[in-house]
Amino acid sequence: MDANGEERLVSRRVTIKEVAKRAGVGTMTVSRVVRNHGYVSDSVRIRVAEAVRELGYRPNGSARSLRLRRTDTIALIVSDITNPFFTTIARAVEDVASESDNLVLFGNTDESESSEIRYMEMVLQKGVDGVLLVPATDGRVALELAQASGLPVVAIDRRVSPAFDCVRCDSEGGAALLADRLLELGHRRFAILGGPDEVSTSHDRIQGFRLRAEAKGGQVTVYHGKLTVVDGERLTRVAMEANPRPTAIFAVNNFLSFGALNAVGALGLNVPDEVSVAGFDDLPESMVNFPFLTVVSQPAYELGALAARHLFERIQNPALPPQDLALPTTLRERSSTGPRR
Amino acid sequence: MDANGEERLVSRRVTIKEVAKRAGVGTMTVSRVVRNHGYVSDSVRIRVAEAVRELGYRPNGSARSLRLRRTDTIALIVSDITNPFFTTIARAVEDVASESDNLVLFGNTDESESSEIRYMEMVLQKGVDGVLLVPATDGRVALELAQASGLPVVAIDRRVSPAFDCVRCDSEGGAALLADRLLELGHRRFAILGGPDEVSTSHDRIQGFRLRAEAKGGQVTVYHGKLTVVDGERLTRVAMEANPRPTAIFAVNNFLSFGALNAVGALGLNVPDEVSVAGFDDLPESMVNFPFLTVVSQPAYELGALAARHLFERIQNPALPPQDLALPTTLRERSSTGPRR
DNA sequence: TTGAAAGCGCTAACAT
DNA sequence: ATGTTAGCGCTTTCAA
Repeated sequence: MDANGEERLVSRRVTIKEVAKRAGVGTMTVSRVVRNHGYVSDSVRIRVAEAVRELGYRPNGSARSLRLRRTDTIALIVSDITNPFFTTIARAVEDVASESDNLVLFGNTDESESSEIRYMEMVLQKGVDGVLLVPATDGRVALELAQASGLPVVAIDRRVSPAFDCVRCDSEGGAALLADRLLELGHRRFAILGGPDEVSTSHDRIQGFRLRAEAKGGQVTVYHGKLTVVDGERLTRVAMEANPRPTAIFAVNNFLSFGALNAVGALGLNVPDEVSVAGFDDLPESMVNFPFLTVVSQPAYELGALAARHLFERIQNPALPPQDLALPTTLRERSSTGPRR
Repeated sequence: MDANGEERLVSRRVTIKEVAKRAGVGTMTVSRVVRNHGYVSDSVRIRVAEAVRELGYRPNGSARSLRLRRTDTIALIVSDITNPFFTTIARAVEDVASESDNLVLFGNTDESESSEIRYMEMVLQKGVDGVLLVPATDGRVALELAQASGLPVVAIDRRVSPAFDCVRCDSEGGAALLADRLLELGHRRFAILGGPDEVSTSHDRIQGFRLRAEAKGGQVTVYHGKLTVVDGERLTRVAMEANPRPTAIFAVNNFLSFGALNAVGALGLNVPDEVSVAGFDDLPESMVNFPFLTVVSQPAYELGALAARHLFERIQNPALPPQDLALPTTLRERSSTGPRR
């Protein structure tokens, strides 16, 4: 191979022109062969394919994207890829994208709206074909930015304006289910560790839990913080100072529940004998056996896969009316919850 | 805004030409203003900036990349983004890339070489500026593919041919440290759960542990499988059938150690009283308190950040000689290990 | 069945 | 300080 020892030293990228010259045909013929599209006689096809191989030709993606107005790339903007819930979603999105030879860009907003807007601007400029967005708060500005540019976008996890597609879970229903179960176990005094109220998931889970619990004689106190481990710890300490103490804690997302477990451990409280702890969002499948945490589990993989598929559909057919898809959740009872003592 | 109500219905993308026309200048002037580079009189600069704003102009990334031969995008190819070790690396890489307004593409190979090659081909075509690769086995083909095209590439986590840059941890040393400690605790019969021997990390950890343990009178049996939870479970069951049983298990990566914990739990064995379990790779910081697993912890975030910085350096200066950077590890003793009973 | 011409949107180089 | 020209590498007409 590399019979023509010349000019390969600096490995300049081979262009379609060079292939054409080598094969003694026009560039269009090469293009037809490479894309396997359009009429080319067998003899020519073979000659061209050979030249492609010999020269190591690879079409230039930027040129192609410029011409085609298409990049075969989508973007996934999440708050934090290290959140296992979003990690699983990312995996699913990439799996689906990969099926149709699409590439996936990702970015972390850390729940910051300005960061979210910055990413949206970047991918808009880059010319991705579509965006999957976990909105920081309501994502309004970023979503409208996309819409104004005709860029297909699907929100994930958090409810947004009905003008946009959204794929998420039934937060309210899931939280209500958990409330039912804790009530059944005899609990009546609850602490909820919640996030910012503008984050729909937090709002809905608080709402779902509170309404159900109060309807059945429970007493609920909500503590608001950020969706972080640190705030989970902090809020738990505050919550456990109440007198009388809550007998069950519901943390509305996984980071908060990790924090809660840390804090009750540090306080020397036994789980679940002295206090029950339950969360929302499961762990990645590989770790599901460890923190024996009772959770409302969301089908993260399915959520990501569905969102990605939905995005590709929307890319194909931008006229589709926006949809709000809510997947059901499952209560997974493990050993961090138990009967009231 | 949008004073000129015409032609914005289908939100065609605005080009530099239209901005130039609107501002009554040439395209180069617009280009200069947009990039903030080159001489432009203040009065003109203001007029152009206004036109940009009014028209909602955003440079076309594909056109720019075609012209500049640069995409401001790097790729991160890992075996599985849901592996917390790689998740943390991904976060670090994206953080560093973001500092210089670069975007990050990611792909999962699932340890398959053909998948690895496929991603390499895709990003080569896309024209990314550089690649961060966690090689499936030795990554030879994929790395050479990049090299042949003059695409900067840095290997992460696993040793590769010295012809390439590599950022990883001192697997051998870390494993030896763990062996020392387990010996100190009185253990003499060890089972190692290892991955494929072509994966350097697995090989080095086995080697590091075995040499140290055997030098001090330990007896080591190695069980090979894939780096998965399922194989961690399977190998543990096999290992625990030995007679006499090992008193300590060392799993060379986190998935294997999760599997080990699952299996010993299922076998009804008490950890660490009946068997000690230790792993390699820590959990994400948010979860670090849970499976009270003793591990050789790798500075995953620093590893990812260093690799990314190294890649950007190499992009800037392709002539740099390749380096093999090995970061030190830390033994984190938690409650899954204890004295031999 | 094949090729030539034009142009996607941008910027480096060169005028002016 | 600003504009003109040319061309990055590709594919969509359109003509042969």
